[in-house]
Amino acid sequence: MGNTVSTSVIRRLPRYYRFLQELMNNGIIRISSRELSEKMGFTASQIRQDFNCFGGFGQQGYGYNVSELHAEIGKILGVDKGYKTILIGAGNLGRAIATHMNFDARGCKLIGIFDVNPELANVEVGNLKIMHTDKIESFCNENSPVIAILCIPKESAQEIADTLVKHGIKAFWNFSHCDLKPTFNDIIVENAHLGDSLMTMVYNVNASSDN
Amino acid sequence: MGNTVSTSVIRRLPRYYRFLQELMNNGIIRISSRELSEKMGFTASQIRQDFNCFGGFGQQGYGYNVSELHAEIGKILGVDKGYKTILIGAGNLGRAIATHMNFDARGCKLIGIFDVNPELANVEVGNLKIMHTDKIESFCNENSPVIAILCIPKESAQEIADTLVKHGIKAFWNFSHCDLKPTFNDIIVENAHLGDSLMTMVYNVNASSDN
DNA sequence: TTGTACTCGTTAAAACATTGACAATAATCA
DNA sequence: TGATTATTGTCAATGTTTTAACGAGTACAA
Repeated sequence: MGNTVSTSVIRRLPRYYRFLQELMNNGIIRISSRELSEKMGFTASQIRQDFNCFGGFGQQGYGYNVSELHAEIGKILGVDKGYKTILIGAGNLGRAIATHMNFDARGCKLIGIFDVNPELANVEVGNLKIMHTDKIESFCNENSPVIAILCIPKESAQEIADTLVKHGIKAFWNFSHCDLKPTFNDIIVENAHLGDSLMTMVYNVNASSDN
Repeated sequence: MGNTVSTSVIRRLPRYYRFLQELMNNGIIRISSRELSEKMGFTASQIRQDFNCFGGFGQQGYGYNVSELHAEIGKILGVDKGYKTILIGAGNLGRAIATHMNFDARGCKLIGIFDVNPELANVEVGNLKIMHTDKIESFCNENSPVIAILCIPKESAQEIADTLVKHGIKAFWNFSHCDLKPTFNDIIVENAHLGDSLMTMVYNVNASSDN
């Protein structure tokens, strides 16, 4: 470690993790970089180089032990960290995220859901009751969440983010259609700009049709 | 055109589009690459080079006309194409996507929603009624959708994708936690792997805390 | 036990992406 | 009108990522 690993590599790790899980489920014990490359569509060279950023998990003439590699990548990703997480905005998307993600398996623990609409207060989502946004600050003071998921309109996103940073939030998973400008620059922002993703796809459809 | 533009550039276009929209809403008429770079956090050089992939939209000593540039990028992205789109899987996530995305403004037109659960048949989502997945094939034959959004469990994703390709679907927006292997390789797949995104963020939180 | 086939980790090369520099040109102001 | 300032488009340099090549070590079969 010590040496920082490039973003491109990091973004591939969850994908490796997924494929290795799949292999484990199918009872496969060992795999070579070449076999994995065929399954995943990367080059074998890239796979070896990626894994090697974190140390030599493989063995010449053998390949990689699937479950060992899976465990190692899980450890690197921090899937057992259980970071306390809150979700702001319990509209359609917020509720979907709250119920659809397997937070526990991904290093998070969802401990609070908030919405500005008073009518939603006490409505259950998963096994949590929605709280009014008024309660965010006191909740943070008591429970010290680390991650916040923003599923709110872009108009209010920046303001709420600033408040949350003041109360100790270290990272945002941002579904709002805007780019946050964190006041302090050690804050982590992971954008899930679904609109951008959709538009990229439309571009590609369009580009493929006019040759 | 003609010359293919790199993926990195394409993925930035929706972001430019968003920022330019914002500027328009604020009544700003012109902007230089330097000003835009300060707002967006790219370098001015990159912005000029990006725009220039598609032709010279700017003018020396002046900069870019905001609404003209916005329109040009919109045209490049194909926001007016209205590609017929269907959504498979009307669970929490599917319903959120159906109602939360502004498809019309992004080059898509949502014309059908399907779910395997018969109890959901005829339930309204947005202004569409959920149909049973049995009806997908006949619906495709009648309406010729181009894009399919997959919000279904990974177990059934590949099978449904294959069926859809046979019925003329050209592109997938894939929310299933798996990587599709399209039988034909001119099919476009845009993955929205939310789980991967979350795990990347957790990695970063973890990495930032152990210095 | 020996030889062959396999596969890793690593180094070097190639491809790709970003940034910096600057000539050319337009806008602006005296 | 002419001088000054601003800003683009583009080319070259730099930096980053991916791919290829290969020595060294392991597994496995004869």
